[in-house]
Amino acid sequence: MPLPGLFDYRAGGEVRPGQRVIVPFGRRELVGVVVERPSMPAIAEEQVRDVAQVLDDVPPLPEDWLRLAAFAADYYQRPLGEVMLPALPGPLRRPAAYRGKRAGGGPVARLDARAARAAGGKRKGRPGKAGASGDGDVVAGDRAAAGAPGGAAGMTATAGPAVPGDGLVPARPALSAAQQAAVDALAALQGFRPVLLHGVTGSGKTEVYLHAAERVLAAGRQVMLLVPEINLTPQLEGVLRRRLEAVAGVRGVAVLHSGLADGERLEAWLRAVRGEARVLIGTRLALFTPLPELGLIVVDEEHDPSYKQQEGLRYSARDLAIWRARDRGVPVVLGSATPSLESWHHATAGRYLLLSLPERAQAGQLPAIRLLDTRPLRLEQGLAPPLLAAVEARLQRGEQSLIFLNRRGYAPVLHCDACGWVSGCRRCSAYMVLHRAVRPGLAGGPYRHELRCHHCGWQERVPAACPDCGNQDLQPMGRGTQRLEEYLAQRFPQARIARIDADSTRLKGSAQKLFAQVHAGEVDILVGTQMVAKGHDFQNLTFVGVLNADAMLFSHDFRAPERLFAQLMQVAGRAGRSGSASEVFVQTGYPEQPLYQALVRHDYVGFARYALDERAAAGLPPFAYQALLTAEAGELAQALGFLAQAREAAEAWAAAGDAAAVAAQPEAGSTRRAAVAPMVSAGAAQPAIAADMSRITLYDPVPLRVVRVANVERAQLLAESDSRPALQAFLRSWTALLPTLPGASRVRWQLEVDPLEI
DNA sequence: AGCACGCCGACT
DNA sequence: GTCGGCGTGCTC
Repeated sequence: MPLPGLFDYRAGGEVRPGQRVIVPFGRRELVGVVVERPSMPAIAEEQVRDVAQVLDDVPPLPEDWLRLAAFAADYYQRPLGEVMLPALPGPLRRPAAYRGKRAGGGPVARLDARAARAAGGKRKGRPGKAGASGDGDVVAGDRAAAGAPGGAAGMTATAGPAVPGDGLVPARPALSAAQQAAVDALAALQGFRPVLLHGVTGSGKTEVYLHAAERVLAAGRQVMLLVPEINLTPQLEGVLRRRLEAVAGVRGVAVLHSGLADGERLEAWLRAVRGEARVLIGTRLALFTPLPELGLIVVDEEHDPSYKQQEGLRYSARDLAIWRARDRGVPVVLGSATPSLESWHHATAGRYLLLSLPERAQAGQLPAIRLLDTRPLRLEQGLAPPLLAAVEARLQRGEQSLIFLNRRGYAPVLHCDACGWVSGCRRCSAYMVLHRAVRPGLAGGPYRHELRCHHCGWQERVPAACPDCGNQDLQPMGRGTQRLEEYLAQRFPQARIARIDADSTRLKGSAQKLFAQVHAGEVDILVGTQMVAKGHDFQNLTFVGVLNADAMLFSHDFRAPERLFAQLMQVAGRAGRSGSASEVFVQTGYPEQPLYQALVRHDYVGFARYALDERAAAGLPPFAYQALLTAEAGELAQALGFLAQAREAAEAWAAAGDAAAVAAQPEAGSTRRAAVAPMVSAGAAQPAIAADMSRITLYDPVPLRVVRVANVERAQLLAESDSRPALQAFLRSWTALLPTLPGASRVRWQLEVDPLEI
C-alpha cells in the first residue's frame, strides 16, 4: 500500500525476503512482498496477524530488485509499497487471482498452462533458460556460438554477416569509423560505467546499441533497452525486434510498456524474470523488471522528458537506470542527439565516458537550417512567404513537407473585438481552446467548433454571441494545427494534407495509420505537433517548417530553452533521411538568439556550453539539486498558508543550527558533526533534524502558473541545495514533519524530487 | 489507496 | 423514517 513504513506479520518456516505473500489487511486481503524478517515485531505481538498464503509461482524478487525499490522509495521520499506496487504486473498484485474456485493456481500457472497447450506437447514445458527456448534459437545459437568464444570481436567488426532467410532482417550496413570506434569503446568496458553516446540525428546510434547488445548477449547476459514511448515508435520496435531476435531468438526479445494488456505484460515480465527473454525493450516502467543476468542497460533518447513519471511516484527512469547499473556493476549507455544538460555536464566533467557520432551514417546530409526573421515580413495566416514558397517547390517536385506547430486545436482562444471578452474556462485559470467539433451535437455558433479546456477537459459549445456584450462576431485568436491545416488546404488545393496531433490520433491505431500514409507517399504536407518530431524516418521529406518556436523561448521554465533546442534538432532531423538535399526554415522574431544561432550550425556542443554557463551563473541544475513541494486546496490562501508553515518549520531548524541534529543523531561521529556546522544552543522544543540547513535554500511559496485547475488552487515551494546528500537529508526530516503541520489537513500536498518542470 | 464509521440533507 | 453526501481514521 502507498503507506509509510512496513507491516509485520507472523509466518512459519521458510518465508524469505523477495517472496510474495497473501496477508489480511483490515477487512481485505492483499498481496504483500516480504522485505525483511525482524526478530521482533514493531507492534504488540497479539496484534500481529498471520500470513494467509505464501506465493511461489514466480521466483522470489531478487535482492537487487529490493535494493532498487528501497533506494527509489528513499530517494523520492515515497512509501516502499508505492514503489513496489507499479513495479509488479497487475495480476501478481491481486489476491483474488489466487483465491476462490476459478483461480486454479493463479495467473502464472494459468499462463504456463496455456503456453503448454499452445506448444502442443512437442516441447514439454521445458523451462526456458539462457535463450534456450523458442524456434528462433537455431539462428540464435549459431550466431551466439560464432561470437562468443574469445569475446565478440569477430562479430562486431565491420559488417556482420547478413542473417539468411526471411528478408525481415535488414542487411547490415557497414559501420562508419565513428560507429566502429564507439562499438570498440563499449566492447572494452568492464563493470559499471556510464556512457553518453552523443550522435546527431541519423548518425546510427541504434546500430551502435545493437552491436553492444549482441556482444553482451553472446556473453550470455541480458540486455535492457529503454525507449521513451514505444507506442509512438512501432517502427523502432520492429527494427529492434527483428535484429535482436536474430541473436536472442524469437522468444528471446520481450517488450514491456503500459499499452499492454495485463496478461501480455505478465507474460513479458515472466520471460524476463525467468531468463527466457534475453533482451527487454521497454518504456520507463520496464526499468523495474527483475533481470537475473543483466549485462547492459541502454537508455535511448535519454534527454526525453517521458522518462520522468509525472504522477504517483515521480521517478526518473534514466536516473534510476544509472543507479541500477552501478548496483549491478554493468555499463549503462545513454544515447541522444541532444543530451540532457545533466548528462552532458557529467560527460564533459569526465564522470561519464563520452562517445560521439558527429556525422550521419547513411547518405543523408544534415539539412540546411535557415532562420526566417518574421519582423520585416508580412505573414499569411502566420506563414512567411519564403516558407510557403518552399512548400510550393516541394509540391512541384513531388517531395514532402512537414510543418511543425506545437499547438493543437483550431485557435488558442476566442475573443470579442468589441468588449475584450475572452473564452476563459469556468473551472480553471486558463483559456478555453477553440477546436473543430468532433461531436456534431456540440457544434453551435458561427464556426461549427467547440471550446475545450486543455487543463480540466471541460467542453462547451461556442457561444453564438459574446456573453458580455452580445457582439455576434467573435474572433479566433492565434492558430493551432487545425487552423493551419485548414489554411494550407485552401492555399494548396492540389496537395494532400495530413495532420498528426493528440486529437487526430486519439483513436487506437490512428497514429500508425497516419504515419503509414506519410511513409507510403500518400501525403504531400504533414502538419503536426511534437508527436511528429520523434523517431520517424520520412524518406521523401525534404522540407521542415517550424512555426511559433519563440513561444517556448520565453517560457518561465528554466529548462524551456533546453527542451526547445532538443525539439528543434529532433524535428529538423526528420528531413533529408534519404540523402537528397533538404531544408529547415524556422520562423522567429529573434534570429539573433544564441539558441537559434547554435541550431543553424547544428551545434549542440555550442548550445550546451552556452546553456550550462547560464545555469551555472544562475545556480540552477545541474549545479544545484531541487525538490518541489506542491499544495492544492479549494482556496489559494490555504495552499500558500501550508507552504508558509512548511518553510517556517524548516527555517526554525536552520535558526537552531545543528544542535538538534547532534541530539537526533547520536550514532554520527562527533568529529564529523563538529565539522559540519558550529554548535548553536537548541531551541526548547525544536524538532530534531539531521541535515545541514546552511546548505538548503527555501524560496517563497508561489501560485502555480495556471493557479486553478478544475476548481482546485495550487501553489508551490522550491527547495534547493548545492549538495544532493544535504538535500536528501533535509527532505527526510521535512517529509516526516509536513503531515504534522496544522495546515496539512486542509490541503493535498506532494513532494517532487528532481522536478523537470518548475 | 480502500473501506469503515459518522453525522447532516432530499426522497418514499 | 431511509438513502447517501464525503470528512476522518485505520489498516501489522
